[in-house]
Amino acid sequence: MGLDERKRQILQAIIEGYINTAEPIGSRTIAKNSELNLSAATIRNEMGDLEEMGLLIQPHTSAGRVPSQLGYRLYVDSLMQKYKMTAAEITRLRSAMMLKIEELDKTVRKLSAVFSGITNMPTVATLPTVERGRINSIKTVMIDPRTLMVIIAAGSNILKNKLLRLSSAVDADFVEKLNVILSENLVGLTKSEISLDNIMQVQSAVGGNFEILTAVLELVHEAISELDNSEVILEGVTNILRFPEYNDIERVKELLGFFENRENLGKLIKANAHGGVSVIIGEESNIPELKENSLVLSSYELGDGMQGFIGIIGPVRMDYSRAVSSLEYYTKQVEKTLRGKFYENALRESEVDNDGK
Amino acid sequence: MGLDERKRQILQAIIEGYINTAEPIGSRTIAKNSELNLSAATIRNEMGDLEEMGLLIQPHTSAGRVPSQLGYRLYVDSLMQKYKMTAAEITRLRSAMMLKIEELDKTVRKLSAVFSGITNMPTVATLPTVERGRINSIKTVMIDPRTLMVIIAAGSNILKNKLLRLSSAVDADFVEKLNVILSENLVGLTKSEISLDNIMQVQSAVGGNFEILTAVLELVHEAISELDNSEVILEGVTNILRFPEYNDIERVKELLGFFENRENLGKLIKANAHGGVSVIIGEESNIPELKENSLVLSSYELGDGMQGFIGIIGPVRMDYSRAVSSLEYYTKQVEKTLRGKFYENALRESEVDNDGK
DNA sequence: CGTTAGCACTCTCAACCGTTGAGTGCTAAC
DNA sequence: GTTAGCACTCAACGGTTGAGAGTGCTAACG
Repeated sequence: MGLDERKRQILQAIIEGYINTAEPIGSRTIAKNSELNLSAATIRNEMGDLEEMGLLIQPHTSAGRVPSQLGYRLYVDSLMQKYKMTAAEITRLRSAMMLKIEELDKTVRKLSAVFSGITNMPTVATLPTVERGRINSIKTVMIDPRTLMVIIAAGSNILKNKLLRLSSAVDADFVEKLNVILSENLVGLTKSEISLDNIMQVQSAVGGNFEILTAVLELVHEAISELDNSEVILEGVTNILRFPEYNDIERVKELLGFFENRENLGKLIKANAHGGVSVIIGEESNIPELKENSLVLSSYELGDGMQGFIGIIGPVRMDYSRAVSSLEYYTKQVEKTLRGKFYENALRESEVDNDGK
Repeated sequence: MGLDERKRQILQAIIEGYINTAEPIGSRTIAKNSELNLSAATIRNEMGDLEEMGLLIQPHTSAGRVPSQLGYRLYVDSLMQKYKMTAAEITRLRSAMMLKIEELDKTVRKLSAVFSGITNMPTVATLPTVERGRINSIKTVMIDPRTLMVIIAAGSNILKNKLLRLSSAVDADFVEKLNVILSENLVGLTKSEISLDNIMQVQSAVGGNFEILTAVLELVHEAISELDNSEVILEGVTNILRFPEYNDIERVKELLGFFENRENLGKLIKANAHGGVSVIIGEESNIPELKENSLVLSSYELGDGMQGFIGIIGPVRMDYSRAVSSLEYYTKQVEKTLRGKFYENALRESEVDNDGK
């Protein structure tokens, strides 16, 4: 009993119908609304076969059919047609992305919020790791004699700043000296290349005032580590309430509980991401709390090995076609934005770049 | 029919019982669990009186009594006893407040998250307005030849930074010159004192390169305005799911919908805040979406007229005693934190200051 | 005269039906 | 191979019923 063209068409119709209505689909519905001119009885026979093959499930005898996880998998892998974003959607997304330049974490947060607003789905994102990204610039600025700000730029547009309150005052000369030495010793290095050696070098170069120096270096280290720890950003969680599957408060609590611990999400992303867009359906994640939820995940690359992730989370019955297409398109836009091209355009308030696709 | 001591005691018992159990309280429950040695029948008579006075409501004939909004009001104003925070709570709060120094918005966000975590309630907060706060320092830093960061410090510890991508490169000399001029012309002023005059002065002082200068000044203006626009921060919203009154998804959606528009919240806060802690019960807010929710609000003062707000949102049946006390204590801590005392202690990793109370 | 025991009354809630309707699987005819 | 017809199943809906909680009222008590 193979999966001939007709079976595939029927399966697709059922899955898409179910995605749209959230109601089990019966044979009559398919008979009426599809191009195949078949009677309900014939469809029923085929549906029986599809169920035997494990692609459909019958919630109970007198209900229609619902896709199984296997069914969704097949749909995503080979049935699903690419959703074509409408001009309106593209416009909306592009104009929403005309952001001011900001530090990385704020930018990624806003980008996630924008995407969540457009897809009406909860969105996860991680900051790009800078494992192999080089420190472009490192600066210390005196806010007042007892407060310093350390600003680190890595890769392109990856910025991080930290504040430091000192227990004793410093002067401008000291800060300038510090800046020169920090630049000389740390700029051009990747995170992993910063070793105890460099640090000792800086210490001996500055000489004296160990207390402040130690604090500054600690902060630098912290900032660099944070650049790398790929903090997980979650936006638009309450969008899940739009889905009828979350009319049960317990399910909402379960999912929200899982979200509470961001590390879980981080692990999930790391475990499941590979190049391009991945779709993780229900139990495929091997996480009990997510067994009725799916994740569509995409990585964005900023060159130099810097990589982050963006994803959409929703019920297993989500519009995968739309999710995958939006995410693909969006990922490209994010790459451009974070690589800096975008900012300049935004600054000039001209049209967002048009060369894509 | 006045409100004698006995009636007050009964009312208090009913309200506190209801706050704890979320179930209407019957006469027998009060008769058993309170110190007044009265029979259920007597309590019933009193309850009848209290209902007539508009302080209690009977959901239906065979249910117990539930406080009316008026009842809660009376409770908050004159019945409620101050909740004494336990040593454990204080310790937890204090240790959670050992934050690193950061920009203001991040700090306030974290402080809100901490408080929300401790109270298990959604928390709102606004950044302090700097209407009358003076600009302490203003600096432009060159990240790379085409990227500038503008850092503004106002009041004590009120920091804001902005990034600017330039369409043409600048050099260190230009930046230095810019810094001197910005400092000379803007430091020491309050926001309202910055006029077109100052700006023109700066422009003519720098001379030439209008394009960059305009962009920088725009950014400065933006940063200062943002310092003043009292952005509303909302943390721990999903805590409302702990309350049985939000077992109805529709209510959750309604409240979340209201939260979506932060301006609403901002207006609400402005309209209802006065010195100290205010309690806004249900319909008192005059906002339809909040008619079944209450808000406990407190202002924190940073001196120089700088003022922000922190508040707790929850169902009308919330533990006002606890909310008010926690908020009072917390507000004091926040004031210390934002005034900077706290940071130094945190930096030294010594015990958080002990002189409070 | 305030307090209390007793009792009839009211109303919600949960459990327990039939009934209805959607959808199926099977059979027999085309 | 396809389809019409039909008996069957099962969730969902609505009405009924009984239990339980709590009340208000009345009459008795100290």
